[in-house]
Amino acid sequence: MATRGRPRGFDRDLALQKIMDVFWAKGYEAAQLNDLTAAIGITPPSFYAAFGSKEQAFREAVSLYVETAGSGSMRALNTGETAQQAIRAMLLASIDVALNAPQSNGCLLILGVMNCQAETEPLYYLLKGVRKETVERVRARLERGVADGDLPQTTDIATLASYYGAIMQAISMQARDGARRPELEALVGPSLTALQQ
Amino acid sequence: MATRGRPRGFDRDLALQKIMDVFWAKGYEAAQLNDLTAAIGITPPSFYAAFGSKEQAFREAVSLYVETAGSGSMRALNTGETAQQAIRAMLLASIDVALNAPQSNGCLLILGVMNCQAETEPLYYLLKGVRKETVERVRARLERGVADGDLPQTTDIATLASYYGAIMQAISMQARDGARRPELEALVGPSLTALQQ
DNA sequence: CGATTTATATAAATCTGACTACAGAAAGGA
DNA sequence: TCCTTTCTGTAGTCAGATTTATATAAATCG
Repeated sequence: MATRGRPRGFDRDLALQKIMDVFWAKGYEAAQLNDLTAAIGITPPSFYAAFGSKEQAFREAVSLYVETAGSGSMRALNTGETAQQAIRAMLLASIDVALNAPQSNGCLLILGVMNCQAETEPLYYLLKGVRKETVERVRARLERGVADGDLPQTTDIATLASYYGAIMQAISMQARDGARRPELEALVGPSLTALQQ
Repeated sequence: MATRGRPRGFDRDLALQKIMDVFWAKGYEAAQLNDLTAAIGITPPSFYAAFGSKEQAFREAVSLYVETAGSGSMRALNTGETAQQAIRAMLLASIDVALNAPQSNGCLLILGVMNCQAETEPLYYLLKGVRKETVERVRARLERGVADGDLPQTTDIATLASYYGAIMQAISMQARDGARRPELEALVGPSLTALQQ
C-alpha cells in the first residue's frame, strides 16, 4: 500500500541532522524553534507533524548523535594495543568531535542540557545516563588493561574511569570556551600520566 | 546629612548574599526574578530600585562571590611549601566550594553562564575573564615552583596551568552531576601525577 | 505640620517562545 | 470526478518572565 495523503515536502532524515546540528551548536534551551525550523526551511506545523515537540526532536537528535558523531570516541576506545593507547585514542577522538561541532564547540552529550530544572529534567537525566555508559566503557577497557598486564594489578580502576570521564567533560568545556586543537591536545599528555605510575 | 525619604525595608547586603546563592544554585538564566525576590522577601519594584536589573544584580553577585566563597581556592594556592602542595590545596579548596554551593553544586564562575547568546554574551565573557585570571595565578605559582626548584626546569608551565584550570572545571561539572566528596577527591590524585614526572 | 523625597505593593504592560486552529494544497482511492 | 488523507502556511493563542506605571506609605527638611 502506497503512502496516502500529501507527501512531505522535505527529507525527514536530513531535517533531523540539521536539528542535531542546531542543538549541538546551542544546547537544548538556547536552541529555539525558530532556529530549528529556519535551519530545515519549514514552518512550525510541519515541524510538529514530523517530530512531535521540541523535546522529542531533541531525543531523536541525541540518538542520531550517539550513532554518528558521538560514536567516534567509543570506537577509538577499542583501538590500540594497550589501555593507555586506547585512552589516548579516545581523548583525541573526543577532541575531533568537539572541534567538529557546528558553530559552537564541544560535545552534545556534555553541553546539551546544563541546568536541571523541572522542564529539562528528563533530558538532563537522559544525557547523564549516556555519560554514565561512557564511563562504564572506559572502566571495562581499563579492566581489560589489568587483565592484559599493561596496567598494574593495583590500578584503581573506578577512580581512573571517572577521572577520564571528567577529562572528556573538561575538553568540551575548554572547546566551548574557544580553545583550539593545540590547547585541547595539550590536555591529553598530562592526563595520561595517571596511567604511568 | 541624613538619608532622606522612606528608608529601605530590607538589608541590601543580606539581599545580595541571597541573590548570589540563587544564581549560584541555578545559574543566571535558570534563576528567575521570582526566585530572587522570593529569596529576599521583597517585590519586583524594590528589587529594581535596589539592583537595577537582573544583569546588574548578577554582576554584583559575581563580585561578592570572588571576594568571599570563590577566594578560597586562590588563597589555598598560596599555601604549601611546594608547587604540588599548593595545587593540591587549591583543588581540595575548590571541592569545598563546589560542595558548599547552596541547593545545586559547583562553582558560580564555571557554571553561572553556560551558553553564550546575544543576551548573556557580556556575562559569559565576564566569567570567562575571571577564569582566565585563575589560570594566570596557577601559572605564576608553577613558575615559582620552577624557580624554587621543586619542579624541573623542563616543566611545560603554560600547558599545566591550563590543565589544572580544566580540572577545576571538571570538578564543578562532576559536582553538578551529583558527585559527593569522595568521588570529587578521587579526581585530585590522578591529576597531580602530571607534576610527578 | 506641610513639602519633599524615597521605598513599597498591586497590577499590568511588554516581550518572547512553544505550540496550534484553520483553511488551502497535493497526493491516492473509488 | 469526488472523497479521504495528509502536509503546509498564515496567523494567532497561551503561558511565562522581565520590567514598569500608578498610587500609597514612611521617612527627613523647613
